[in-house]
Amino acid sequence: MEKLSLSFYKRKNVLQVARELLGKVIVTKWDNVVTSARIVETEAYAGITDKASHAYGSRRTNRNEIMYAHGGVAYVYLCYGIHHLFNVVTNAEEIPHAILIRAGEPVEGVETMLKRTAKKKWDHTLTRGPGNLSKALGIYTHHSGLSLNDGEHLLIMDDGFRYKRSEIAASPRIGVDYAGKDALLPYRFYIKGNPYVSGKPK
DNA sequence: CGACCGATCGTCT
DNA sequence: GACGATCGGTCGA
Repeated sequence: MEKLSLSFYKRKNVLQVARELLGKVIVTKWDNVVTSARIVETEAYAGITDKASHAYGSRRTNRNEIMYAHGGVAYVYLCYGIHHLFNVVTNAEEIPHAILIRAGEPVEGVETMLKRTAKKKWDHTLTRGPGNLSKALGIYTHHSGLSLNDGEHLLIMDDGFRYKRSEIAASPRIGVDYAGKDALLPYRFYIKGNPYVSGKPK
């Protein structure tokens, strides 16, 4: 069980990093309360040429400024006024690549997750979808900019677990119809048949 | 099932 | 002033 190195995040191929994040474990520790989840669904956002990305056309605003940091920090933003979506920034400084973590399966702290999400029972909706996952892990927009490599509050760990290549599938990204042709790119990666994966099963 | 809708607010035009 | 990288509920077939 070791945290991912900075060099893991700083690599240039955001698609490869998005694939490799599958099976890794996000750990949060707020006020000494630990929750964690194994990643089963990710989406890559490939910077200034990707119409679906917040950084398309080199767009640079207060909200997305952190995307231009070096790989290995968190980019969290508010979606629909309700959901706090957690992204991992990748690549070098000034290259705004990011990976949206869309779903995980709970590993540790299910009781805490149930409390945070106000759910009564542990089922696959607990950490299914980016909004639910962030809520269960207690990740909010004010955590944007946190390093995933320093400190102990927000980490991604490698515990040696590996999904087989045959268990991983790719598809177009969800909810990015506005991106025209780029909406069709197979930049979403997920574990086939995993009940925590969002979207319609196929 | 699928289609639709309301919630809710920071961000950008 | 319009609109989301969403979610969960409702309604009708």
